[in-house]
Parts: sequence; structure tokens; C-alpha cells
Amino acid sequence: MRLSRNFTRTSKQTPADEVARNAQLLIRAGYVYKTMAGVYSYTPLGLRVLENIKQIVREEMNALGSQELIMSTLQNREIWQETGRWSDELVDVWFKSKLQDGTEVGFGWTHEEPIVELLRSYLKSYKDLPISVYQFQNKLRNELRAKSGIMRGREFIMKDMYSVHASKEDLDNYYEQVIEAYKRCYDRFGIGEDTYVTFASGGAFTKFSHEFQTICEAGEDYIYLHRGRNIAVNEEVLDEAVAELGVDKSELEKVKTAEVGNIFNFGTQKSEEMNLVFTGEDGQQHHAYMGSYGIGITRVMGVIVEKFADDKGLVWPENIAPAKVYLVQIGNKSGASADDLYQKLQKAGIETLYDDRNERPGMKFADAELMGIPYRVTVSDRLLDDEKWEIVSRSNGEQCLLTTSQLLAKLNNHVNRVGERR
RNA sequence: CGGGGUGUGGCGCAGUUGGUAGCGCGCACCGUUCGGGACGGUGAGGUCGCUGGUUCAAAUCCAGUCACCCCGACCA
Repeated sequence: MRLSRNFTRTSKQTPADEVARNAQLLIRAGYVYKTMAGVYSYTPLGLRVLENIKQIVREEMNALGSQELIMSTLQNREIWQETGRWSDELVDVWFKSKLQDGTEVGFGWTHEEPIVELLRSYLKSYKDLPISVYQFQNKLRNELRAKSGIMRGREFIMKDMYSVHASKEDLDNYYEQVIEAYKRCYDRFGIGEDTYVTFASGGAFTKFSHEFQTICEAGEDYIYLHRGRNIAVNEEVLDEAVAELGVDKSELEKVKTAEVGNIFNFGTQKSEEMNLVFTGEDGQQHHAYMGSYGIGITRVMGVIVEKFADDKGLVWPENIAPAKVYLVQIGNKSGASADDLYQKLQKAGIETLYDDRNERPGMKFADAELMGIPYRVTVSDRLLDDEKWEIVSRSNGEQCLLTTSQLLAKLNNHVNRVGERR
């Protein structure tokens, strides 16, 4: 994309109504626009990041044999009454409204009940199982207080997946596969090193649910880590988990984290509440086993900002950056060379933000850094003689001069790595 | 929801004991600049969150209301 055509703009000034670093930087760099407290819109730049995160998740969920669908935001009251969770006392984040004829509807804060309702209309036989479906959906939650920028809003994007199985063994097995798939997601996001599978509350069928917690100062959780045994426990279930796992509390290290995923093994609890049954080999009706698996897409984006940003601005890991290259053109003679390089980068499939604006170098460099694009490539008059362009890494500052073909080769390597499975 | 704070051009802010609004950034145009957010000149842009009240006169005082932020509580 040519930046001269980009309608968002960067700002030197930090928005006064944001304290969260992720929101400050994303707004300054033009990735998000604040609609109201806890509600953000994503501009083309921000959307690219979201789509990159989603694509990684999509690939990993598809590899698990899960099928993508998308459910409605408006939800039916009756379905929720089956489990008692229409109640505002039980669920305090409901947004509700009424149709013109007075019918009450809810706005989806999760889709557990609706998905069971959907699946039970199709599920008949053990031969239909297992089933796994997922979606990327905007969740609406009427939080009393929004905070932490895009990390905890009233409207956010979540990947939620649901699996249904004929037996406990099959569910347990799948559950383990999901854990591995989630780890691959976080690896590919660039936060795998600091993300831990954590025992947490919220278990229904099982004693604990599992959270994926990423070490992050801006997080809201504390977990206790046993690095040697690779065990992590959320503070909220510390005592129970320590007892269960036979760990010595004194060996645990307390770390501040942000939750980036949460998975639940429901067993047959959900299907009993909502009568999700199938005919088994024995000809009898059986309750299905269910699991549910979430990744907060927008929160992951926020966590990545918090973890990698520096005093100059955003720093995106290559896999999720809105572009691989920020191409800076400087001087009044090198325009044609920069145009040419831009064309070649595009032909090579290397996403590039081309700063073709008539601005001074300092501003272009500052914007390249603020926007956090992994590689800044500079084409300037002083480089014309040798036809070698400067490439600088945003994350570590390494720089060198390369010819066009060397540049394409180097960047292509990186591009190829993106889709690679670990 | 309890406590605290803030609303003034697009953004960040100032505005004294009430007298009819200003600065920086940004924006437009001209000129000089051009490898780290340039400089000079000219110009556009605000019913001071909203409603009501006090007053000859309200950004300023009073009441109500809305929005935003922070701390706490809450958080499948």
C-alpha cells in the first residue's frame, strides 16, 4: 500500500483518555479508533494484524479437523433459559434488547448454548461424531468497567471452538490435541516462549479448566510457575491445584500474566442440561461429550503490543505484522528506483507499506518505527550510485546495504517461513 | 456498582477576582529546506460536553445530566 493513499495518520501526541500502552500506541499509529469506552474499531492497518492472527488460528483449527462457521450475534432467550443462564444474576455481562413485538433477545457474550442448540438439530448417530466447529465472532459483554485498552473491552473478537464426542476418551484425546494446536498458535504469534498452559477455575466436568497465560506486565492475572516441571497454576485455584498436583508451593514462582486462551472440558454436563444426545451403537440414547476452546483474538493483539513495544512504538512479530516492509523513499532523484523496488516487492508477494509521501526523512523514519513494521528499506539519492538499499530490522536494529536482488532474496526467505508449520 | 478525577478548534493543553477565548501540534497556501518528527510568512478552524439557573454580563458561579479516565469490586 502506498502511504500517500492511507487515510489514517500517525500522531506524536498520546491520547489523553488512554492509559493502556496498547491503546495509546495503536491509536497513535493509526491501527485502531476508539468508538467509546471499551469499544474499538480497526482501521485497515489494524485489520491486517487481526486477519494475520486469525489466519494462523484458522490454519491450526482446520488442521484439527474443525470446521469454520459463523453464528449470529442476536441470540434466542429460550435457549439460554434451558441452562438458567439467561438470568442477570447468574450472568452479569448480558446486553439484552427487544424486538418490536416485545420478544426479548440477547447479544452473544459466548455461544455455548446456541452452538449446542444448533448441533443437536443435526446430531443423530454416533456415526456423526466427532464434530468440531469454530468461528471468529464479535462477543459483546456489558462489563461494568472497561480497561486495559483492547485487552478487555465490551466488544471484542474471539475464536471459539466447540467439539462433540461419543466418549470421554475421545474428548480427552481431542482436548490434548487442542492444547498442542494452541501452543503452535502462540508460537506462530511470537509469544510461545512466554505462554503457559495453566490450571484455572471454571472447570465444570473436570476440576480445572486450562488457561493459556502469557507473561505480560499489563496482564490482570497472576500465575504460579514451576519451571522445572513446566506446571503453571492460576492464583485463583492455587491451593486446590497445589494439593491436587502434589507440588510444593515454595518452589513456585509468581508471575504476572495475561490470559490469551481458555479451554474447558464439559464432559456431559452441557449436553445433559440441553439434551444433546445421539444414538449409540447399542441403539440407546447417550449424552454427548463436549469441550469448548477460546482464543481472544483482539486480546492477543493487545498482548503482543504490550510485550514487544519499545520507546519508539510498536514492534510486530513478522508473522502478524500488517506488512513485512516499510519502504522509505528519500530525495528527489530516487523516486523511480523506489517505485521500481516497490513493484518488485509486490510481484514477489512481499507485503509493503510504501512511504511515497512528500515528507522529510525524519518523519518517515519515525513513522516506520511507530508502526512497528519488521523491515525498513530506504531508497535515497545517496544510495543511487551503488544501487544498494538500506534495510534495517525493527526488532534488533541490525542494518545492511543490499542490492535489489539480494533484498528480495532475504525478504522472500522470511516470507516463506510464515506459512511454515512448526 | 462504591470512591476519586476530567470535559475548551482534529489532537495535546492554558485561560487570574465573572467582562465575550488563546498556545503547541496538525491542516491549507507561498518560499527556503530535505538521512532522524525543519524554518519563515499567510490562512482556515471553537454556540468552551449538554440542559436549566444566578447575573447587566458565564468557559469561569450554582443545580441537574451525559461522556471519558483512574482505584476498588466484578470477570467461562
